[in-house]
Amino acid sequence: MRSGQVTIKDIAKELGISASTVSRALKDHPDISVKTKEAVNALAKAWNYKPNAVALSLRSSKSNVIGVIIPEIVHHFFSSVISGIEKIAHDAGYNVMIFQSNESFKRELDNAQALLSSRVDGVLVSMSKETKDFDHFRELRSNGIPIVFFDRICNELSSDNVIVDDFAGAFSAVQHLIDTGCKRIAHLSAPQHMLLGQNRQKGYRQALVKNKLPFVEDLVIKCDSFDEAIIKTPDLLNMAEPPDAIFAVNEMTAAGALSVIKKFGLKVPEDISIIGFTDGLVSRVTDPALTTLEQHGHEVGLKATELLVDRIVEGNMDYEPVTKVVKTNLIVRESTKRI
Amino acid sequence: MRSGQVTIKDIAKELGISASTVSRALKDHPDISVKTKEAVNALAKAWNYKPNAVALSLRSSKSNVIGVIIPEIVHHFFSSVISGIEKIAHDAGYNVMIFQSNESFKRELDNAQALLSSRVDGVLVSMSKETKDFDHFRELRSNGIPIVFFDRICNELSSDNVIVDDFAGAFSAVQHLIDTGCKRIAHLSAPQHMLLGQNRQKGYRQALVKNKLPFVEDLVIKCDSFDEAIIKTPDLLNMAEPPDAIFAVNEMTAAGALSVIKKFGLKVPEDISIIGFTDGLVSRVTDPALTTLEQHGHEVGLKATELLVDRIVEGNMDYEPVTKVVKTNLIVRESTKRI
DNA sequence: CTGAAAGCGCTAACAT
DNA sequence: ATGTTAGCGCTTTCAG
Repeated sequence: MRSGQVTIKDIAKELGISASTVSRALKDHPDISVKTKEAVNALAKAWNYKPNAVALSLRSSKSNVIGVIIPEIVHHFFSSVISGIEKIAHDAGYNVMIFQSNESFKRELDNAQALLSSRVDGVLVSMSKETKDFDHFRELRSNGIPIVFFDRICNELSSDNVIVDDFAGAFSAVQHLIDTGCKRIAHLSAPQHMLLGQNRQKGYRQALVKNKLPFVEDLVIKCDSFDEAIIKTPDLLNMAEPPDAIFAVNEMTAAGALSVIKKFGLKVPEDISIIGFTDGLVSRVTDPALTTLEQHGHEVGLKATELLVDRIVEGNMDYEPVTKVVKTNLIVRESTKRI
Repeated sequence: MRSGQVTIKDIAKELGISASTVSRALKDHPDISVKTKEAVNALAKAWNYKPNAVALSLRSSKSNVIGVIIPEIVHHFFSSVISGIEKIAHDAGYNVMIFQSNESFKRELDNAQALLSSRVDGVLVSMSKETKDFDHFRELRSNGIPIVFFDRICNELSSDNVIVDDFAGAFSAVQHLIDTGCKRIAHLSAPQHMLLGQNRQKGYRQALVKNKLPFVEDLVIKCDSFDEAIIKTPDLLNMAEPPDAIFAVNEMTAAGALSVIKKFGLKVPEDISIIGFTDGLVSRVTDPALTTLEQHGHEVGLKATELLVDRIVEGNMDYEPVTKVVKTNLIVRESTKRI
């Protein structure tokens, strides 16, 4: 057999017809005779002909590729998002190219250049923590490549966004704690330079205010990992007036707090209730299983990609940016009291 | 400005020279005068020229893209692997295209076709659980596309593989159980058509043999997910002579078994010890924390991609297949007894 | 030192 | 109903 893959030319030569006839036969063009079509299709099948997507891209200036820049792949939320992206993209006939920024701005720049070179049809981005300059995104746009940001967005750039409703989620979590009788609720929070951290803390405060509970400075601690929770939770429990509930910014932090609380001989949820943002596998397997806020990463991926595909199909870069919000929902398990 | 991105032609026209001169100038070809080079480079920079990777691919029949087919992205092990893949690929100048099979054979076929169409330079595959036919992989290879399989490999296909040392890992896990006094060890196993499943079971048996413990058919159950463990563990515990240890094929299965065992009022590890393959977040947060085998997904990704890039660069499809093994290591936590 | 031409695989306008 | 031609962006002989 010939080296490399079969081309239309190969088929044309074998059948003694022209390449364009083969091309048309393959697309079931009405002009082509049934006989020719049959011959072409048979040979294409026998020889395992696969259209060369590269040639198609070059010709049509459409790569059918969506690029994704993501801070980190090894992360339940982000991998869920990718999974959603991959699904919609695939269904719409797009392939997905993945780039990890590893939270590095420089790397993100590189990725944007690669995306430009690859002539992707559209880009999905969750920004790195370091990113404070957005020219690389503007450059993509000025080259006719639509972008949809998700989760880590920036509001300097008027762009399409898909975000999780952090405020409402945090609010409902804290409301649930209050509804089940908690009065001194601690918050293990994310760094406040991230919008996500701000919004979750705002939701927490708002719920306290609404229920006429005091906001106690000492009950809010920057703490957003399992290991950090192991270190910092004891301080909370050793307070003169310890909390009767903890709202943690993610599930691993909640799991860390839970483990410390149990080591202290306290019962969950009888003595202390716990809720974590972000529902992953972890919350199902702790003992007791954690009440959490489901973050619907998959849905974020779906929504962002649907929006992006729409933008690509429109083909008009003069659109009015849209921000879509994906709701969270509370999953009540065993780490909070029953009403 | 012109619509779409800047091309060599645009630059040539502006400068009143030919496209080939621009091309040569851009690559610092010795024939070109310094003056011309400077002019070209200056304009290229000013206009933000980016070589069109699609055109390059078409011309060179090299896409600089590596395709990855993976059963599921939302999975600690697999996302770790992808992260490793992305790192090496990026360093070697390749982009990464991701395809999820969702454990579906049909989907895997689709993915292979897409890979073929995209003319990727090489492919990394971890097979779906359903896959028992390998023609789609053979087709990739016969089209000159090297493949490296990782983790979920098959030995019907003589191919490059990067695997976790399932046998040795399983052996050491069971040996650890025996060393800590267990004598009736059950095995919650993966399907046996997967090499991974076979090897883990072989390691289990070998450890029994080596320690002169009987192999009991009824103690080996096909069970490889949290939910399945919830259903099947009770059968184990209800046996006339229940096991005193469980070796589970992955951590979620171990977590499921643990949860059932606790519901039965049994103590871990006093009554029953548990070890799970695959160390992820889950094993750290169960109560007691699970003793596990660390699987080094990132390293699997690195090794597999290094190998693949070598194969691509060699450009010769007549190579002698290699199987690389990434060692596991036992992480002793609280679900097994102390020696 | 530079340009013209051909070709990578495919399609579509324009012939016949 | 089919063939010819041109061109997507780029590189690379081959000719000046």
